[in-house]
Amino acid sequence: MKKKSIKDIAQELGLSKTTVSFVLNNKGDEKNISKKTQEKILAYVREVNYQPNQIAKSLKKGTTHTIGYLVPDISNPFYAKIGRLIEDVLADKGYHLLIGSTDEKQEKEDALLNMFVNRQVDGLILASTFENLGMLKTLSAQRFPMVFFDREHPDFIGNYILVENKNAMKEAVNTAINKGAKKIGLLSITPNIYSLKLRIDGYRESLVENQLNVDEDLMRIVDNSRIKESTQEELNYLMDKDVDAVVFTNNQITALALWAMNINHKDKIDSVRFVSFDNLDLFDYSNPKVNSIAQPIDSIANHLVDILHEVMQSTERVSKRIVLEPKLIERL
Amino acid sequence: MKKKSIKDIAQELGLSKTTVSFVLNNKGDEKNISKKTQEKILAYVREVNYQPNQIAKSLKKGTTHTIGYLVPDISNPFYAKIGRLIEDVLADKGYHLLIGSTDEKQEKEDALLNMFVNRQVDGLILASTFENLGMLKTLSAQRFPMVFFDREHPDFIGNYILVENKNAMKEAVNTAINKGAKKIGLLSITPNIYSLKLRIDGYRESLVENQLNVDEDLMRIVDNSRIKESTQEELNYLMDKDVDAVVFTNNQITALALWAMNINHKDKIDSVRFVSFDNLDLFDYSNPKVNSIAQPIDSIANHLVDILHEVMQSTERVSKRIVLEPKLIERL
DNA sequence: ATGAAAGCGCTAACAT
DNA sequence: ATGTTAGCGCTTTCAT
Repeated sequence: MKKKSIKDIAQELGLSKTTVSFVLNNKGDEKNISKKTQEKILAYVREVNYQPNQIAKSLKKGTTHTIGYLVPDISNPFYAKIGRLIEDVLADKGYHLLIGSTDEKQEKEDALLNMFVNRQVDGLILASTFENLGMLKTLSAQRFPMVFFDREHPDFIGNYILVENKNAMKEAVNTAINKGAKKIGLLSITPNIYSLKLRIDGYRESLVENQLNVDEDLMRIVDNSRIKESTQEELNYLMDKDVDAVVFTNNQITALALWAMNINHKDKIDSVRFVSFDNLDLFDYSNPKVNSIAQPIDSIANHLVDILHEVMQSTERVSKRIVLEPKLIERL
Repeated sequence: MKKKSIKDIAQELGLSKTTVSFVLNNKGDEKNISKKTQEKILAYVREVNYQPNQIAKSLKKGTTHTIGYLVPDISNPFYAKIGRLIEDVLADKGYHLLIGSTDEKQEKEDALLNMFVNRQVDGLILASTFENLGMLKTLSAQRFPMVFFDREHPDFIGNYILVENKNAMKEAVNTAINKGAKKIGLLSITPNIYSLKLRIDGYRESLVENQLNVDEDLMRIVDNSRIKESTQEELNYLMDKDVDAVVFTNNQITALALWAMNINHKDKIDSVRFVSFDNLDLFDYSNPKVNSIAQPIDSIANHLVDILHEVMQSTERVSKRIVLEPKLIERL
């Protein structure tokens, strides 16, 4: 038994597709369809459990009620949580999420962007690598509804929901210094992303302000392509240099360092201070404890959807840049 | 400038839609389109960066190259990771994921199932709550391609990728007992799911086999609707009873208990033994350490896609039940 | 109060 | 070697 279409329903009831369509779309009254016809249709539709084909609807109306969610890695807790929050608020509006992970690779990002566009998503929420501005600029020129978060690119004007990076990092490092840290290393993934650069700047500024030596040798960049091993090596390097604190620029690298720490430097777990941009629930019970800069994910998610919604409505060009305040969570 | 359609391309090149369509779908040779025409089309298409409308394609072909991924919570690391793995292998085949989180609520699950079906997804990968067998059975009767994982329902025949629950749990508890645990509590979310029941059975069997007292009072079920507070209360209860080990039936509850432990029972962190079904990376550096039963997520993801693919191909009814072996990770 | 018909962008059987 | 045409399932304008 094939799926029923509006045509089937109409035939079986001896009505026209038009009438059925009107009623199904709650335009029965407006279109002067008699009460009994309306009831007849609704009853029948319920009886046979008719389900409209959204693809056909989408083709006709040019809108899919689908939003693309493009991030480096949907399994990263930060993106997963924001994804979940977005999913919930979008679902209330009848929108759903098509997802895509880029692994920070431009080719993947481009392919996914094309995919999203071809599938006629109504809008895009993205943590872009910003390596191919061309494509993004083209979309932007076509007024394709997009809202960016987590990262920004100075040369790309668009809608951004961001958090304060530099000052938040500076304050977190200040706190560590006030608590006694004197030799502070830094571990970061490749800072090809502007936000990461800002975080590193914050670290630098704190050292300067506190008259600590800014030692480039203590700022270690891990090799993204072999991130686990590289983190381990660089952490070892820092521990050998006897740093009393390590600053991390995102949650992924902090988690890896926690792992490496438990393997190679158990003895120093209680004497070293970890400071991480991005929070993870596990920092509450990790060993060592971590002071973290928590991004306000609920607020980020809400703003993302709000702005996207606004952009999808309005015909004028919108370019908002909203910067939210992260919160330092002190655990040690 | 509106998006170009095949019709535009055809007109601008003085050809028919058919010819253009054939060439775009690599049927140029097969359909005897001359080399020069083919080249002309391809060059032009590249020049204007024509992008086919997948919605139109989908309507015509009845296939969307979209798979629905329905889970309790996409931000749970277990589902997020499997989601990511699936995304990657599906992307290679040109498929993409539409996601939906149910929060274990039947209404949400039903709504999402309808949504997926209306959007004509080609298949479904689901960790169902199995509270509404009716809907699932209807889909199954229509041969809708579905593969289930993480949970199963004895009354529902379908394709399942599962892990061994009972024996894995039994062995994990045995290990704890061998290492000295004598009074072992259990903390679980509401075991309305068959897999959870099996895990609890495993715990029970281990106690029996080891001639330990099976005390129902030490088997605590938390209230899902206020899971954080409830976990805290129940953990407190068990600690007051002086258990020397606690068994958890999934990662979510273990993570919450770790948090509660660090708030309320710091003193006992080194004397209590945690055993968790499901692994989390953070168990490597959590405090207390946790022995965990790690599900083989890569293998689960691969099987899910393989079987789904198989089901989508074949016209016969397939019902495979694949049970994978989890692995006990000992950390203490 | 209801229906006929066109059309969204694409594919493919069937001409020519 | 290329074109004509019908049709996927729906919405909507314009008739009646």
